[in-house]
Amino acid sequence: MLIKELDIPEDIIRFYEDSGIKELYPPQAEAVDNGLLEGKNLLAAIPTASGKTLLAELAMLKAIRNGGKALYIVPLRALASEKFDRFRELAPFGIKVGISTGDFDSRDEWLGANDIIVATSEKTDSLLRNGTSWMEEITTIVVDEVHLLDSKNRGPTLEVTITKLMRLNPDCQIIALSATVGNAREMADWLEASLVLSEWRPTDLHEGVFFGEAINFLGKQKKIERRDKDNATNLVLDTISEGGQCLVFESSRRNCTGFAKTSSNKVVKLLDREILGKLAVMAEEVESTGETDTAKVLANCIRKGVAFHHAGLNSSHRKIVEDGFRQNLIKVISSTPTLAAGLNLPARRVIVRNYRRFDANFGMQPIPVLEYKQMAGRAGRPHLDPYGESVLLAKEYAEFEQLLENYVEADAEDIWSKLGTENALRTHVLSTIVNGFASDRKQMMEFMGSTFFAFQQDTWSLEEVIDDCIEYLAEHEMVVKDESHDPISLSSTQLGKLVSMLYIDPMSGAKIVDGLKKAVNVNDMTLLHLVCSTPDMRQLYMRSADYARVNDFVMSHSDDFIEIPNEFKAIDYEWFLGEVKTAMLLDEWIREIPADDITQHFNVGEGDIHALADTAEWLMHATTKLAELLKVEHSSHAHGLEKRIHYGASPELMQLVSIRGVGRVRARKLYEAGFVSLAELKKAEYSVLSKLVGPKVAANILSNIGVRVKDKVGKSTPINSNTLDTLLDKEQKTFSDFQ
DNA sequence: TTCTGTTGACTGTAGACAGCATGTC
DNA sequence: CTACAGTCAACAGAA
Repeated sequence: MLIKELDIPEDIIRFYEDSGIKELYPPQAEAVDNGLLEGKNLLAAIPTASGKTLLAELAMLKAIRNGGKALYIVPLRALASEKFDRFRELAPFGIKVGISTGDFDSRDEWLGANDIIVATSEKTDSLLRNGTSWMEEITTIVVDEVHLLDSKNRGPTLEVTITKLMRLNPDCQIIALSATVGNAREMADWLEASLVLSEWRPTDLHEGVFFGEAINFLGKQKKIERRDKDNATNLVLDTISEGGQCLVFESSRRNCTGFAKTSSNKVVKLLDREILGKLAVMAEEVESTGETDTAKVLANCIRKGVAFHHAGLNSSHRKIVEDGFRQNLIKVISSTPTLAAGLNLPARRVIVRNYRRFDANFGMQPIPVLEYKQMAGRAGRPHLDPYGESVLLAKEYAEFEQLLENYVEADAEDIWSKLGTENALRTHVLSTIVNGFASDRKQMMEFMGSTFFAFQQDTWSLEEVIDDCIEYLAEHEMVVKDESHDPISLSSTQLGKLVSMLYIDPMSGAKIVDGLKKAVNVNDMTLLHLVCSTPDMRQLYMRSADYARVNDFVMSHSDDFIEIPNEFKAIDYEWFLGEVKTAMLLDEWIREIPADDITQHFNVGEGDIHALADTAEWLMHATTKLAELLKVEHSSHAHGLEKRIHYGASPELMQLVSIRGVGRVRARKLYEAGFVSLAELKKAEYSVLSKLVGPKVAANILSNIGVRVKDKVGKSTPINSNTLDTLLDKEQKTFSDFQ
């Protein structure tokens, strides 16, 4: 099917043809045949890179031309900005695009004034909770990666959000995009959508298992030269010799860095001088952004053409690794599942070095087929690689046969709704009441009766769980139920409304409220621990070496905690210690302990510190608001901590740190040099600042606090005025980007 | 003596969404 | 409460 045959406006056809797209891929054509452009609901269960985005685009453009508005829901922030950037290329058609995620709102006067809005599923839910008016104007909803419905943590939110949207806009077109899964038909039926099911890919994918010196594909073998005792390394070397890149998936961070280290010593021998030179530059960049051990190790690996990638890396390191791989300078990334979904980073060959992963409940477990298929699907860069290969490794013949059968030849599992537990439902039962989707028990059951869970499984068990949730919410004064009515009427309290809007688990809300009421003498640690004790906070794991240290801390700070569980209740106490350990990390963070030290004290990466601080800041914000509502005195204390967690700094730096371009480290330098406030800083000489933080940063800081830099520069140390101009230009640009 | 391989005890285990108001090193 | 892989030290046997 050709683009020009489609029932879409001329200019749009020309746009695609100009960008080299003349013909639709088979699954796309099938979608069109199924009424994609006539507003019909559609579920496309097709591989990544088989043109899902274009499919969604066509439908959105068509709808917008007819006066519609589209919402594009994604599971990850990174994906949201990727799509946002892509859709902004549609600007020539007068299409306005907005983005809304937890850490990034586009500065459009009103998000709803856009034609396409990209948002994460949680953000969408949050927008719904806050009664965003334009939600009712949405005519086309695209749900990317719907198979995430199966995820224990985040599936329920996606499910309820879709249900709410369908309820709100019954005539709305829904386009759901999914990986190939077992029960795609069932999901399509729930969505009242037609189904496009296909394994078609623009680049061939060969899946195989390595055993006995060769990759065994279905029906053929490929011998791999043995240059090292490690098979995965041999596979990597083979790929590079053939001019490809490799993605290696590992089960733990340690293995990740371990493989990068050992394999890099072999890889380096295959690289020429030119590449090594560029890699060295990249390595230096890594080292300049931190003196942590991981930075050094990563830099050393990158010098040899290999990198590792996991959530412990800080964001700049992650970006360097991703970009370096895209530029084909880094030949191998050894990664945890961070790269399995999400980011678009394909490679010639994917090696699944470890198909088992640790689960706290069941020990080492083989990963689901769906997950394997997602990793394998990363193999083969469209239009760049002749084909893609994915390889599992077997140690024995029995294992080899098993892997072939259970992964290569297997079909992905069915998707099962995870909505049916109290933990998953609590927050959604509350928001359903707050938002008026249900004002009595019967309506609640009706609403929940239209979820995928109810579609898929018996509803009687669901009703029981919902009643438990209502009971919990009533007990904690978030919901009032009036049993004199039939059906029992449900309404929300001020507390319930606030908890719903803050987007925290009602259990977190209850814990914080309870803690605030009980707390007697409150200091930083008290509130930090309170926040760390909520289910929304991911606590640190206690390692054997931690017990003594954390326990000592508890003993010497026993007055700081609102409640200390009995030491003989081993499980409770163990949990408590984990919470305290987490609070201790945050405490070091806000006391300006260098990030390098924190990573060592707690055996975490820089990325973990930021992730924890991010969550803590959000929960501390909730604490501030809850304290305000309760009219207890700790609200301003919590507010202060919220800011300190944001910047990771002491109270006396708050003024300096609010200046753009000044973080915890620079603020401390300025403070120690006597510039303790904004007023002091305004009086500062450029030359002095320049010595302190470097010429560029100094100029940047001065311009950011409204001091005319050029005057000051003119008088003191001459600085290349070109540098300064470009600097200021750049500043202007980044600023207007967000206007 | 030095190198290499085996055994057994011990240890540690992936990721990432949300509020609010603007910008780390 | 589960189970595995990687690491390290101690030691035996080969070179």
